[in-house]
Amino acid sequence: MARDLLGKILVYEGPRGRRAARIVEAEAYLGQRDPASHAYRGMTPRTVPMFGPAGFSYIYLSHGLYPCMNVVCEGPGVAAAVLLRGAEPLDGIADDPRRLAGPGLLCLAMGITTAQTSMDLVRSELTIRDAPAVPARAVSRGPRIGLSPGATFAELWRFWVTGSPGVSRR
DNA sequence: CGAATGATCCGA
DNA sequence: CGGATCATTCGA
Repeated sequence: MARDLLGKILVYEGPRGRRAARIVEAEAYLGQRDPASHAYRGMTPRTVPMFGPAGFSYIYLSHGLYPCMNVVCEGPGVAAAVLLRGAEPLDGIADDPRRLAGPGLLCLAMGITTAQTSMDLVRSELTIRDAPAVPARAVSRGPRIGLSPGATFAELWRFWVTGSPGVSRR
């Protein structure tokens, strides 16, 4: 669930050291029944991680420039994932609080690339760590962003921490 | 093989 | 709005 990722800590121990950020915006994709999901047309070499076990990363390149990171949810065979859309810098990142506001910027600032796709998010250099849950009154929700018309559902599957500078701008 | 297209972002 | 910039996907 995208809502449950809010407040958790994303840590990447890459070649340029340890970088950490607090997730403040996330968006859910329901897999094969969701026209907006990369898994909609079945499994391809790129989307293999989405069909694997939960707790792994699925990272793809957007517009030839921006890596975007998803967390695979559900179990093997169910290609559900959550796109990380925004975070607040904690460690190892220049202190502009808006540096990670957007799925592409988030990965660029963290140093995450498509090479980090299909990684175990519990035990690898790319991890998500537990943190106190964000209280319900601090969470907003709305429709998903950036999808071609008709490819989206009416459901409000985008969640964010109200007022955080790490939330992507519209 | 070639062409179209993005779960983006920035600057004007 | 358009440009950057390229992996992925689809059609021939």
